[in-house]
Amino acid sequence: MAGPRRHTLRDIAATLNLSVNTVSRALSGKDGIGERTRALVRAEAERVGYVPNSVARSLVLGSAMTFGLVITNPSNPFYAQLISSIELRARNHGYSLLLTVTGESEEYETRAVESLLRSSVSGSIVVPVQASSDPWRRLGTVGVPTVLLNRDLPDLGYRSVGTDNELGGYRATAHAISRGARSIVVLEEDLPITTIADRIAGFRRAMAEAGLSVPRGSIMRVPTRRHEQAALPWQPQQAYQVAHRLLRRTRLPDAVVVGNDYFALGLYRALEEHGLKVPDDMMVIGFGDYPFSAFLSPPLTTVRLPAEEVGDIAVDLLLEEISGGRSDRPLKQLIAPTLVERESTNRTTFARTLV
Amino acid sequence: MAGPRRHTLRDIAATLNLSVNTVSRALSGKDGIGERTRALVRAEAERVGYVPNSVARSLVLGSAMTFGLVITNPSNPFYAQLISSIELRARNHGYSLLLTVTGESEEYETRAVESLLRSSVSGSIVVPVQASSDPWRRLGTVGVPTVLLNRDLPDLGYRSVGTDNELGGYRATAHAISRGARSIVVLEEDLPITTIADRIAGFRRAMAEAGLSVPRGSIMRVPTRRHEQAALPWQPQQAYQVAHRLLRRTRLPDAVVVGNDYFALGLYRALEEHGLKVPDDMMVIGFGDYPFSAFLSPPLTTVRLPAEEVGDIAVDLLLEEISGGRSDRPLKQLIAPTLVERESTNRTTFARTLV
DNA sequence: TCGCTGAACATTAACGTTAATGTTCGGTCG
DNA sequence: CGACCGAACATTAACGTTAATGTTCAGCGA
Repeated sequence: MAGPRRHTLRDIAATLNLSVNTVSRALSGKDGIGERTRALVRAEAERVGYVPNSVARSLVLGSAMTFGLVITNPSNPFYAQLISSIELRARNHGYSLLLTVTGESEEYETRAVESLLRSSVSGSIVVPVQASSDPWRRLGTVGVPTVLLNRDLPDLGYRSVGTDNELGGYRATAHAISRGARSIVVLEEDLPITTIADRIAGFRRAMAEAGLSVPRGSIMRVPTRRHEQAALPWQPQQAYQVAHRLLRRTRLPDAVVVGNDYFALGLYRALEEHGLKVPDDMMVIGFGDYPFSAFLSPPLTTVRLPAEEVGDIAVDLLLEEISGGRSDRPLKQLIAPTLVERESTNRTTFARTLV
Repeated sequence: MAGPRRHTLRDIAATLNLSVNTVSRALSGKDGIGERTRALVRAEAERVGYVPNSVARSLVLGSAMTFGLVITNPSNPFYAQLISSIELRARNHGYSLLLTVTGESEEYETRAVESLLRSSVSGSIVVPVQASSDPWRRLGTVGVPTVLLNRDLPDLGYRSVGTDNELGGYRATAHAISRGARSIVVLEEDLPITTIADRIAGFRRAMAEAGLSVPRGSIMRVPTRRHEQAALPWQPQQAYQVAHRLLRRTRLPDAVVVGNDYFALGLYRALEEHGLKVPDDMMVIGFGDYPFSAFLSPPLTTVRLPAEEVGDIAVDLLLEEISGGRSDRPLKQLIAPTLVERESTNRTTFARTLV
């Protein structure tokens, strides 16, 4: 497949007896070029199939017209959607996307920063692993505009977009309460990220407002796997095991609020094996509204994150940061998630909880 | 966030009173540099936080150490896994990943080729939209090594990796037959790609071998959406509607083989609404073994595609093509998918079909 | 002691593009 | 009619790196 050498501006200039600069200006539509010459150049470029070398272009312009996108795990449907929407909008603005997958690994994250710096990306959109903000501080030091996605690192002062997880946790919990739940358990991943802490805070606020207590054991943690296994369906599996521990309790909660819809899958399975029905024996509220969630049996009530909106805003924030223009838009944006009510909280009998 | 100018080799050379070339050689570990000087250079580079500019490096070396990855839809769990595994292996070989999402659009595909050429990628891994092979022919003409992923374009003669879809279709169908199915319907997307044609061919082969007829209406098509909607859960929804058409028939099939596990979701829902049980009233065989499939009710029997293996092979093929070395490995590789037997084909009664 | 050798560095060129500055020359205006 | 202007092009420099080629000079053998 080793083809012929690529044609350059110099080749075209040589065959037309013009200077390289004239050819460059002719093709890029700058003025100071005669119409006749411009047409000639364009025709010749077309004829030889000239493609500008954007590496050389990047070098002289100092910008690679490339965004670095650092994502933890594309197999998370939310991130998959983010990738799509960010890629689309970035491309519409003339930027390419350099993708890095960290798999929640701090080591890969550190390497990703190095790689972004080397590549002279024009900016980067990043889901930090978030154990430490140090790796990302370097980007700011060297002047690479950076937008934090879905997880913030407040001490860096970077722009960020994300979901209002506190509100999401609140709405999920409040909804369960409105449907008659009095004792509620939360199933969350055991990552040290604000995302999860915020959701739990929202849960506690809703419980407090309803005057409900949050006894020990109300927050259950699902172990995380990292690196290579990131793509495997470990999340439902792990949640399934944790759910079994929950279901062995003597007093079962009226509802379980889970950290993502994969957990709901594992929970559904465990409940089925215990002969328990959703929602009558236990209500389930998911998080994420994954593509399958509306089609589960019963369809899952869940908190929807507007991935497309978040992705678009991420790109817009980055473009603003690059252009240096201040905007009326706040530096930190929290998008309010919406609750999608489906059958998994549509309780018809209140046997145990309400007398 | 506009930081200080990046340090270059020249800066280091100036402060140490050395030539740029010496600094370059010292840092890249080439010989002809005194140990004392090398240590000095390294220390200074460390001190100022020197990061090599890989754009300049790419320009002089003629290679950007970057792979272009062109994917139709990251929200397809199979492609999501491919992205992860390809990114990991590419990075382990020192390559970055330039991601493009086509959303099954020929227009975006054509633009993607242009973008790859501009970026001087070292090679590309591509899931073609596959209406035409023309866009990709250009890559070969200009000498960009290209590996086709999951869908082949045989007339191009490029290396390719993919699933043996014929075998997958065959195994799914043969399995259903072995479980007592005599009349089987196939639900496939209406894309004009060989992937799907191959699966249907496998289906027909299995039916023929069992001496079963394939009456009209045995192959049902699920409409495709493109572009922006690629990320939305349209697949289960569309399959749900097609399934309703199927279930209105007077004579229902014993089993339905679907083109991907999302379709199984829609089918499950339709069946439930019609009061039909899986597998006793109808068996369902999926394709893809998506993360949720083992946790459906009942768990879905499905054909598993080894995404990680396919991704690794894609990178290996590309590396071979780049190094120009012939290998013992065949240019076209078809990985055999495996059938994962679960409850959706575990029929215990054969009420209607077998007397 | 002289010339040769090779280690250690310097200098120059090159990658392909864009930006800044020169040059030419036909036309125009005073 | 000559100076001037500006259109149309050419020339030069620059981006930051690597590769090819020069230069210096200490050490060595004859």
